[in-house]
Amino acid sequence: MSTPDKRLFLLDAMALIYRAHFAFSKNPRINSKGMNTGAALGFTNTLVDLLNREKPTHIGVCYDAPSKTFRHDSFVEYKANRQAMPEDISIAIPYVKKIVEAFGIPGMMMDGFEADDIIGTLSCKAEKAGYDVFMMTPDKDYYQLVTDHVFVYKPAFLGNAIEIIDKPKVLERWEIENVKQVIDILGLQGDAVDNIPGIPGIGEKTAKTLIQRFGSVENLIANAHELKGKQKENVVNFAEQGLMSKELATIHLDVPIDFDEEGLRYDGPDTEKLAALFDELEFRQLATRVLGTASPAVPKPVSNKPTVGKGFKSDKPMGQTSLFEMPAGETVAPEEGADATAAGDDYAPRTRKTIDTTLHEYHLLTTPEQRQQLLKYLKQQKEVSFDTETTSIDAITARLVGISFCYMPGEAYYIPVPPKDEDAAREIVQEFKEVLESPAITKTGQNIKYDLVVLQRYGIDVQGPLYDTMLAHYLLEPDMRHNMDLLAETYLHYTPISIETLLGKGKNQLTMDKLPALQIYEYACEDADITLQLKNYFDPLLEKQGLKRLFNDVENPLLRVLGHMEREGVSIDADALAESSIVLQTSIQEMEQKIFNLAGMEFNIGSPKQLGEVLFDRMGLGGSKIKKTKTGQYATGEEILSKLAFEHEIVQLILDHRQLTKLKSTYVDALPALVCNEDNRLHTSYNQAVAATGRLSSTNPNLQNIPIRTEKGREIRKAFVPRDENHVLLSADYSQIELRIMAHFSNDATMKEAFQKGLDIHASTAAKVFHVPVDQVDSDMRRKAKTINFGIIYGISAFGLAERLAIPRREAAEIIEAYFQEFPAVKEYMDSAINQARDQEFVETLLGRRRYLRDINSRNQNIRGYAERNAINAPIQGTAADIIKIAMINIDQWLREEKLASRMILQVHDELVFDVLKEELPVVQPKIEELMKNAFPLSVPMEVGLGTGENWLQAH
DNA sequence: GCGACAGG
DNA sequence: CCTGTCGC
Repeated sequence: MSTPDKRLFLLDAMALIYRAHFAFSKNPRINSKGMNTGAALGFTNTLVDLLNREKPTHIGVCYDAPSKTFRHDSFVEYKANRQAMPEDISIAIPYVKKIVEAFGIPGMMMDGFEADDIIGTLSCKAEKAGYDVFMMTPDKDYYQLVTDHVFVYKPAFLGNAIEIIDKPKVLERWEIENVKQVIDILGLQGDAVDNIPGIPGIGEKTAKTLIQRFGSVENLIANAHELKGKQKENVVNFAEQGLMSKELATIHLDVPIDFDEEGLRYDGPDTEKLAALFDELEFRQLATRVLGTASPAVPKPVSNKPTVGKGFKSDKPMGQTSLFEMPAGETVAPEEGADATAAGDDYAPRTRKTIDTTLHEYHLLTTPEQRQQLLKYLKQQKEVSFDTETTSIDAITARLVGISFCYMPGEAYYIPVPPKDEDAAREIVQEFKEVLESPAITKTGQNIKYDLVVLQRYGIDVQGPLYDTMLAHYLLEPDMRHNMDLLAETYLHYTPISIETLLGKGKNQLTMDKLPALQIYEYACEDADITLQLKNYFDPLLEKQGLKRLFNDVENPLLRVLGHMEREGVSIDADALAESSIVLQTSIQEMEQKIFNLAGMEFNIGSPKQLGEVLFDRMGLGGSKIKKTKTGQYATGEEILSKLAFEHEIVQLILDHRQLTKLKSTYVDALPALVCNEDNRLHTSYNQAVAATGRLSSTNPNLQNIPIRTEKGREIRKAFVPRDENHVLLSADYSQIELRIMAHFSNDATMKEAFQKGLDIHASTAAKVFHVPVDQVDSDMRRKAKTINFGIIYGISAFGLAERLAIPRREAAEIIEAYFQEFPAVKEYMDSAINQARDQEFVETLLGRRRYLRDINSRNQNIRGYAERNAINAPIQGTAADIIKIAMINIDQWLREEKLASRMILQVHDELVFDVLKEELPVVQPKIEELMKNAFPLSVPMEVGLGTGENWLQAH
């Protein structure tokens, strides 16, 4: 890459001056004016030697800032041990600066940074521009910066020859695998001169062996339990100090300094100036050597033309593959996603890649010109990954801080926006509308629904195909977690910058808008970059496992629909809830008093522990059938207490008390508090990647468990209302969708017939199982049959059914037996599902959504039984989820195409709720029914129940 | 982290 | 069987 005429030398002035000073300290050079010139002479000698020997084309000298640096900010004692600078040195410095200047060499200094940070930053930039960089310094801290093209140039010293330290030498010296581990070693052993504490009892040798073994300070601390004795103690007790020392030893590569190629070009000295200086300092020998007529000691380099040099990679041709290696390329890609994760933890190298060990080009773009330039390239892409940085994890209230884009692994751009000035932010964001709303560009993101919801606030409705890496992994490994840091660790063996590094943690955590863009951009760019790399990793795996269609046609389109639903929200009648709260509070207090009176003492009814003691120890209820939980407490669950209700009236009071406090705390009081103060609506957040079966889940608040079963609970449903008097709520729910799916899968003639004839499925099941005509099925029989039907879907066991029906196990087993007699194909289907699972260790839904059941062949009966029930339940529950997802996508698309004002606002597993403009109802209602019924036709008809009303309860 | 309970 | 939230 580099050519002989691109050799940059960067000198650490202070380190060289100190060294020169001490080199001459044994026999000081005092000039006629009484000045100790040793430091200046030594430094100049070194410089001249360098110019003669290496004939650099580019050279610069870096100085420490006299002011405090960020290192002092983070550690007040930093360099406190260093004795005051010897007077001889402080006198020498201005002379050195003048000499350097006279040589025509730029001197560089930056407020708040030390020379090594400047040198580090410049060497990075220069290397990318194709230079070989030589850092002239005796300081071993610099070893952490060495790469294939960046070297430490160790000046000659006391008979030691010049030494050029390259990467192999660094690795060899400490027997490490990665140059960056130098930081870990320095952090551990500390540095007495700079007063970096390190960890007590650890010197260079121990540091070396520990890092060899654990890879990093962090990992050492995490695995301190593997150590012994005093060492273990020290590592544990001084963990924080160790981490801080590492931080102090880290040379920062983010100094805001440009690599000014032309300025660093060496053009030879100003001989006149130099002669005057040498004269003043009385450097006669040196004067002859450098300026004497005999030999021109300081050569002028051959001139060459600059090639690159703009920070922005504007001249890169499009469509070219990355300049950088894919991080994933270095490790052996596991055969399958399934194995990938398993192998990931066991065989992953101890040292992970990070931003500091991986080549990357992350850019901070702040000017309109830069943004236009980026835009120009983005528009030419077929796919782009992006990520938003915001002020909150709640997408509805979050304010944008910036957006990062990446379209080539290893290269990303960050555009900050003013978070306080929403109009100004919108203007910048609008510049990218064309790209974000382009139907031709695939947008990749990690949990991209979040970004979509945030961007809606800024007038952007992201269009075009979407690719969510979180959802990709959700389909590949539904039982696992899917956060980006974890995915990057597992599949790319890369540790991203943690948000905590940036913002701190706990209640004092900052928000993004508190940080300057300069501190955010690498983090933001890395996210977009990693996301793109994950996409490249997951895509072939999805293909191989036949998940592409589900991914492209269901999950990704759905995310946009969910984003719209979240942003839409739902209206609630807060006044009604506030009134309820007061009513409930009174009832609860009355009950409390009665309970205390009956118990003869006051206690916390909400504490299962205290409650158990009162009921069972003090009052002696329950007799022989007292149960305990696995933690040894008395079990006081609903089921248990219900059985005791007849023994004492206190029990029913307790049950009622529980119900009311639950309703009050979880719904009546919680929901109004979550209403958004901007639009006065309640916004839930749908999680598309937590339920291993493929269902959605809802949080903040959970609107999928609003009460319905009890009278008091239904009051809460009444508080969910249309947005205004021109709207009604429409509820549409699939009737018996899971049983229909069972009928479809099993192809059971009896069951299918019941659905085809539109019979009451529970009554008809009761008639079969209890061998009576349908018209003689009583309510108890129907209730039992209903429980059986649910049991079937859950992968029934006689034990479970007995529990649910509160009947003896024997009786439950007989009922199951009878059921299978009547529905033989269901039994066959269940057996075959389990067999298939045993065979391939996964089951799948109608659309190929997988669930891995790696315990299906366990020898442990309980574990295996659990997996077997999942083998039956997962395909059914998952297929139902698939179907309603398709319906949602189609309905959303239709509403949009028809430009209707009605909105889909909630999903509750088999139910969709709409806020319908009254005049649209005649069009909307039948269409929704049709789209739900026909989302994915099965071999049995699908029924949809519809209802409208002035609140959710009425509509349901 | 658990027990209890709201929903499907 | 699948969830999320509350209070302890």
